[in-house]
Amino acid sequence: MVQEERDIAADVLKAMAHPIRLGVIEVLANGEKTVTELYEELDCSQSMMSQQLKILCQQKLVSIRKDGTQKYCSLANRDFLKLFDCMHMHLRKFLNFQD
Amino acid sequence: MVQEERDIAADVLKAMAHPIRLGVIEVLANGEKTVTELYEELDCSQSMMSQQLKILCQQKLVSIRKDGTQKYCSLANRDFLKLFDCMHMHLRKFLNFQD
DNA sequence: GCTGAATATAAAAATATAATAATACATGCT
DNA sequence: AGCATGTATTATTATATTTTTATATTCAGC
Repeated sequence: MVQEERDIAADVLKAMAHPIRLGVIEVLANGEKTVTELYEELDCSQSMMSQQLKILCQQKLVSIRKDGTQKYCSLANRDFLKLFDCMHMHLRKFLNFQD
Repeated sequence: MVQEERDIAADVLKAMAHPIRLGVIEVLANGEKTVTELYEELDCSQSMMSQQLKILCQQKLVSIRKDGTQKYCSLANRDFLKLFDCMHMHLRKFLNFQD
C-alpha cells in the first residue's frame, strides 16, 4: 500500500472501530434492518444511530435504501465479516478473554 | 459479540486505524524489523514510532524482543493480514481507487 | 394542509487522539 | 566513568471524536 491508500484504509478501519458501529455491522450481517430496529437493538439514541450510520455509509460499509418514511440498512461489503472471526480468535488467544 | 467484547474489539481496530500503524503491520508482514528501520522506512520521527508501537503492543498486534540496545518488532498475530487483501479490494471496488 | 412517525442535522461540551519537541533511560564501547 | 546510539517518556498544543440535546426535515395518511 502506498501512503495515500493507507490514509484511506485508516479511515475505513476507523469507521469500524467503534462499539456501536461494530454492532451495526454485526446485526446487518443477518440481513436488512430499519434505522429504528438498529437503535433499539443496539440500545442507543436515534440521533446517535443516525450519525454512526452516516460514517458507515461514507466508507461504503453500509448502504441504505429508502422506502416511504423508513430507511433500510444493509451491508455494502460482506467481505469485512471475515474480520469478526479473526477478532474473535484474537480476543481469546491474545487478549485474555474467556467465553 | 456482547457489549464488552465490542468495546475491546473497537480498541483493537482503533489500534490499526492509523496510517503509520497500518504501515508498521504491513512492513512487519515481511519479517522482523528494528524500531529504527521502521521509522526510517515509514518516514516518521523516532518518538512517533515509539508511541505508535506502544499502541500496537498494547493490543497484542505487535510483539517486541530486546537485543542489546535495539528492539526487534514482529507481528504478534498474522491473522489480521487477511484484512489487507480485503481492504485492497474495498479500496478498488467500493471507494473508487485506481491502481 | 395538518399530524405523527421516521430520520437527519446542528450545536455544544466532554473527552480522546495526533504530532512535535524536549528530555530521560538503557546499553555497549572505550 | 564517559560517550554515543537506540529507544521511551513526558508535556504541550492542535485537532478530532464522542455524546447529548434540541431542532429540522421528509413523507404517508387523514
